[in-house]
This record gives sequence, C-alpha cells and structure tokens, in this order.
Amino acid sequence: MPPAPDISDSEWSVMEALWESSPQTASELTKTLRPTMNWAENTVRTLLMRLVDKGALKTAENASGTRTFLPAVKREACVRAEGESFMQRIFGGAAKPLLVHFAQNSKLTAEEVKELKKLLDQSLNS
Amino acid sequence: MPPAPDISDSEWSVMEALWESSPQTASELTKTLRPTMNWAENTVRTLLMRLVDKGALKTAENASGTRTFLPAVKREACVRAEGESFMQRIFGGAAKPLLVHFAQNSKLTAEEVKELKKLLDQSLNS
DNA sequence: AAAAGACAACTACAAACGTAGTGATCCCCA
DNA sequence: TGGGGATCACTACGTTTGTAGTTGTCTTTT
Repeated sequence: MPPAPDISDSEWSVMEALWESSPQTASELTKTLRPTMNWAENTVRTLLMRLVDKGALKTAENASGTRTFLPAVKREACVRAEGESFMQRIFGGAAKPLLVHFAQNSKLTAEEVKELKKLLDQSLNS
Repeated sequence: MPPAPDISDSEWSVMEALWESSPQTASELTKTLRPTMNWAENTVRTLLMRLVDKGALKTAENASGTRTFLPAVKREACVRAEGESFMQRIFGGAAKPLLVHFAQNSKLTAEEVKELKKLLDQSLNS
C-alpha cells in the first residue's frame, strides 16, 4: 500500500462507496452515489480518474471487458492520514486537546462513555 | 459573532496568530509568522484581505493611522465548525467512532487518560 | 440496420487556494 | 529635500476542486 494520498471532499465520497463495496464500474458507482450526491455520471468519472491518478484507486477489467475500480489504499490508512492532518491543523498536533474538544462537544450515551473509558485504559497497557 | 466562515489552511495560521495576540498590523504579523511559515509580506496581506472578506477578521486603525487586524469570530467557534465538518466527512458525523479512532491512535500518558476519563464522566451529568 | 445507451477519453470552466509581484503613497531621516 | 522604507490597493498565475459537457466508439435492442 502506497502512502495515503490527499483525498478531497467529493473524492472521499467516492472512496467510501468503494471501500464499502468494490470493485464497481463507473455507472454502478453513479447509481450507488445518486441518493446522496446527485452527480452526473461524468462527475463521478472525473473523480475516479483523479483518484486513479493520485494512486488512491486501481482499475481492473471485469468479465464484460469494462473497467472496474477498487481501492489501492486502505481506508484505515486514509483515515489516519486525514486525522493526523486535522489534528495538526487545528490542535497543533496534540491528541489530548482534540479528545477533550470532542469529548466535551458531543453528547454521548452512558454506554458509549463506558466503552470509551475502557478503550482509554487499554491504550495504556499496550 | 457571525457564523464561523470557511478558513483555509494558510489562513488558519494567520488566524491562530491573531487569536494568540491581537490586534496586529500586517507587518507585525509577517514577523510573527516568519519563523513558521516563511511568507512574503504580500502573502500575509493577501490572506488578511481574504479573511476580512470572509468576515473572519475585522480591521481597526491604530494610533499611527495604520491598519490593524483582529478576529471577528471566536476561535472556539471555528474549531467547533472545523471539527464538525471533519467529523462529518470522515466519520459520517458520529462522535463515538471519531473518539475511538483518536483514543486508539494516540499515545497518551496515564495522566491524560485520567483527565479524559473524568471529562467523559462529566459530559454525562450535564 | 438504425436508434439508443454504455463507456471512454478529452475538454471546460469558475471558485478557492497558495504564493507572490507592481505601482502608488506617505512619512521620516540624513 | 530627495531617497528609502512602510502601507495599501491591485493584479497575477499556477494548482486543486467541484461539477460537468462533447465526441467518438461499441454494443445491445427493437
């Protein structure tokens, strides 16, 4: 897996669809995305091209000889990269203030709080 | 305070400098930022203009009749907006997965973990 | 076989961004 | 009092992003 490339907003939606289910052809993707983003098929194709250029997607031929797209980078890696850069930008790279911010600005259920506390503990013994 | 406008990467550095200490003139800012970003003064001025246009900054005259810049929006509001949009983009708007991600991907000290757990508890009783 | 779609490759084009350069003023100092 | 620096207002220009349109070919369906 090459290093996670920069993925723009619109591009991210396409990636999500492919991480969710791949490979898909351009038109399948257009249909997949239609409910959320109301994009023309060419828009989807442009985004696909750009993502291939960036090395975020690979292509393959399917049985009927048409092109199909699939991720070339793992979602987790991209999430990490985006998260890293966000944390850098807004919180000067420090995790604690970030966690403080989101802990304070989110309404979590008691259940979720319990889980998170467990995770925090685990993050120490590892 | 108007709603937090969209602030780009480079612009954010300028905002940080002004949230840190304001008002400042363009040349003061250029000096303030020189160590980190090695920008020409005109670059800083352009960013300032754009931020004023966006309503993120206001201007005032100082004693010597030159212009001085200061935030028109609170840092906390901008952080919230950026955080909101990041969470939306990457975690579909859900706080828990975000917190899980950062909790797992950051090495925190025992001290920090303790603080965070306390915060989490407090976030329930409020 | 002609029309209708799918697919692909190019091209388009405006707004936002990053990063300045130019030219006009004005004020201070030697 | 003339030149140099500080300020300003404009302009510039390549890249990235969002969002398509155009054209040409291939295939599938009446």
